[in-house]
Amino acid sequence: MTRPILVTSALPYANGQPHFGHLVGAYLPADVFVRYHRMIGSDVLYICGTDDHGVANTLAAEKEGVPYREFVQRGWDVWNDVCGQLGISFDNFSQTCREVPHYALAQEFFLRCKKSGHIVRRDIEQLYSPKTNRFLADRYVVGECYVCGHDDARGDECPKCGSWLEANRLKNPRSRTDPEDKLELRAAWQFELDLKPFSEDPLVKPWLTEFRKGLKTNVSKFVFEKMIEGEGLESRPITRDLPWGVPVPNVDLDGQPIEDVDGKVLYVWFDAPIGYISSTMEWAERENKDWRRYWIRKDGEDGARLVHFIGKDNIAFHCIVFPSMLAWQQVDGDYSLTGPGKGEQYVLPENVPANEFFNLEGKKFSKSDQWTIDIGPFIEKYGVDRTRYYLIAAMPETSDSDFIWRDFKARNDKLANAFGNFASRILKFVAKHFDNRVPALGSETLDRVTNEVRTRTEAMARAIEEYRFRNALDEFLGLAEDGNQFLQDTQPWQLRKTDLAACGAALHQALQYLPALSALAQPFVPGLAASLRTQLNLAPRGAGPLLPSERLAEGHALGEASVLVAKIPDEVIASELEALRGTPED
RNA sequence: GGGGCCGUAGCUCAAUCGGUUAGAGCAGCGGACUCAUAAUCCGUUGGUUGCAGGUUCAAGUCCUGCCGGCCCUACCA
Repeated sequence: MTRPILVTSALPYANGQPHFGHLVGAYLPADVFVRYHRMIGSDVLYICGTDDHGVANTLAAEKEGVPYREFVQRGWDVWNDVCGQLGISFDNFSQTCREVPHYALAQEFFLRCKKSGHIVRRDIEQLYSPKTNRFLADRYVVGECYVCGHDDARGDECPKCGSWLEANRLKNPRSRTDPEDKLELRAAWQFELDLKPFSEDPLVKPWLTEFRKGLKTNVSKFVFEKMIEGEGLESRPITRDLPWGVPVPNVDLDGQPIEDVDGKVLYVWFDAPIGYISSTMEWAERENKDWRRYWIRKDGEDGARLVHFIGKDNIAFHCIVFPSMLAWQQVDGDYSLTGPGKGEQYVLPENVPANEFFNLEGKKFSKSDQWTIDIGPFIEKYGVDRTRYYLIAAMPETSDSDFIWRDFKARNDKLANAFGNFASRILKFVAKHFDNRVPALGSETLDRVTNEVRTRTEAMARAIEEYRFRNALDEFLGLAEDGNQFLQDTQPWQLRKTDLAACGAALHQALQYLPALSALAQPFVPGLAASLRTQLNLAPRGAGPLLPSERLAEGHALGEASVLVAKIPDEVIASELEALRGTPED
């Protein structure tokens, strides 16, 4: 039996504005992976949701005078719309602010980590804002640099002298969002998750060895050479004093009180990834399925394949922190709990395909500098499939890459010419000269098309399994190029004048590329795949093995041919660039 | 401060452990063809691999220094 597959995309921050960088980094590749697996009949589940807690959300909500819950709901709506527009096919898109099932599960995670001895209490000093009645994170603090005296140093770094600062040592500290808000240093304490034993933990070590082998080099260098073997792991705070978040429970697993936790909530990076699980539980409840199938494995069994798609900034959480939390859910004793019981444990990730960053014409996307592309209008204008096609083709898989308007046109036109026009030239030919029905194959064979389809399909499958989506996309387009080459070699437009049966036989073969192309297109450009099937008068493709491919039988009545992919005029690109730069091009 | 990445054809990018004459696509140029969305197919121009050294039988690849661009540093993909 094949293993179930659980795919997640990084939980977007409810406060964040989605742009192409997010989509191309963590959502689109996951969606391609998931659509591919659905197509071949894998048991795959795709889970996401918004990350609703944390200081940035509370500050933004307060600034607008909106209740927290309402504020993050708006964020959810935005992300849900954008992902929907781009055809990101989540099985469930939840929120970490939902008390059922998220809060209870997050609290259970805390209690189990505590019970298994990985949570410690630590006294700290932190900058406190009397005006807003809370402790502020370093990045919300500004003050006078204690190295160079610059008065506008940030809590983490001085922009003037470049020194690496400790926020607590800043002189004259104040809130970044409100200069009148003078901060004071106050004693506090928080719970911390002690990550020191992580890499040597007997539950973790065997997994870690395997995990390392599958990671892209940029990911494994960061996790292993820098963090585990380099700096070493420390304990990190997992609670904060905030009015918005999952409350730290005040009774432990054994019914003993946990002192002084009023006003404390679980901190974002402890709380957020649990959202992957609670979102799965929510899905299971709705669909009457079993969430444990994807998250829990019995000792000695493989369990599901867990794959986290993220941007590169999220590597530490998904490769170290969340796995440690999952592993440290093991507790002895008889408790009535949701997670793994005796002889069970949570699955640990098989891979964390982290993409690099995606910029716009060489510079970082920035809404405030107007250096951006509005996703909604863009997709309305160019269509979801053409958007997806380009973003996949330009995806920052191995290094940072760019959205480049001229490249968008070039890629789009290539797709229109090699793929769209290929379907069009055959279908119109058959409509004109063969009554729009699949001609007879005669004594010819389908060996050539069958072999080419197999080669391309296998290469595409391999690339997707290795998270090389750009290469996978090339195989799809490559099959269309094979088809064009076939026509060039057989020249049915010549045969028509001399030998109509031979002409029909050639077209019969050429037509067979099209159902295969609709299959290869499906993970990347599902709308185009469907349109092509309509033009072929084929029912939507169900799940099933990629091979053997479908065949258009002799006499099959085809649908009506029309332009699948339109080209983009130069003037359109010129005006987009002008709008972006604010000046006409040189 | 610490760590990492990148620099290859006009443009976007490849090149497994160091191993043949550094490859594709786009653009350009020349040709063939006419079924098709001026498309497709064939051919072709174009490189001192950022600079300077070093190691090696052999360097785009490894080492040192420099120049230029970018990112991470655990709370803004």
